[in-house]
Amino acid sequence: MNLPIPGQPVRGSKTGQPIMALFDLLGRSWAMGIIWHLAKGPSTFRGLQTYCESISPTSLNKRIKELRDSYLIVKTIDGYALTEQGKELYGLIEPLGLWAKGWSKNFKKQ
Amino acid sequence: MNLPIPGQPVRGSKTGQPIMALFDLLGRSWAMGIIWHLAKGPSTFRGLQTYCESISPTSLNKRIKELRDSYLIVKTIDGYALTEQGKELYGLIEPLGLWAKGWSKNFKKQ
DNA sequence: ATTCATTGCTACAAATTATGTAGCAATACT
DNA sequence: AGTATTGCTACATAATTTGTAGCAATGAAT
Repeated sequence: MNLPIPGQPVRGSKTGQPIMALFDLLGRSWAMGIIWHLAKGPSTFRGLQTYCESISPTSLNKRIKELRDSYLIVKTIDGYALTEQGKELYGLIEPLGLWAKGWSKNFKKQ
Repeated sequence: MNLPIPGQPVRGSKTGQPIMALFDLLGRSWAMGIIWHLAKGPSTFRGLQTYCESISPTSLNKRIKELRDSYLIVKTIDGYALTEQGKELYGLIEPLGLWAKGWSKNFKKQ
């Protein structure tokens, strides 16, 4: 499956409801991590590679293409950066950071 | 990689910061879809299978185990259901639904 | 002007993950 | 007793991701 396009069948949804297309896009490895990182400011390919630790350049490049084709990031003189829509989306996922800290306490027992 | 546990290395993060563990968990196929569906009410295994259309029982069962082990869903007499934490998380991802509808207009040109 | 470092990738094999289909034991219903 | 539904497991095939190597293009330093 290629780029998940709302309204067309996407990975796991024949109707391609927007939320399903978004889940398909964000569910791919490192997609949310890339957005999270770019929210702090533009970053080069190598910068993203360092941030994402173990991502392969193959995957990173694929992810970048998808996010660009989805209007969430663009290439600027300073590197890749979030678009206005990308920033909006970040605003929605940002609260997960704080929530995740609370959630992580469940596992502290081990 | 097995269950992503905050504080331990997860898929793509050696330090396992909570947000990274959460992204690993939610990034797996159908994880967010399952939460989205259970937010409407409890659902049986077969109910989830129908909702998720193309998911294989193998994947669904794996995802269910992970979400249970992560304290986000539980098995009840009525089927699988969100825990309080799962409901909290849903509250955070729910706004994505509306946003996705606006985002999808980008693609309408084709 | 030429080394040297950095950047933005591509190629490709190996490992991991997901799909698709079959099927089966355990309950519930008729 | 027979039939349907549920909650799975098994297993082969397909798709995705990782890990590593490497290379052309740009820029800085000598």
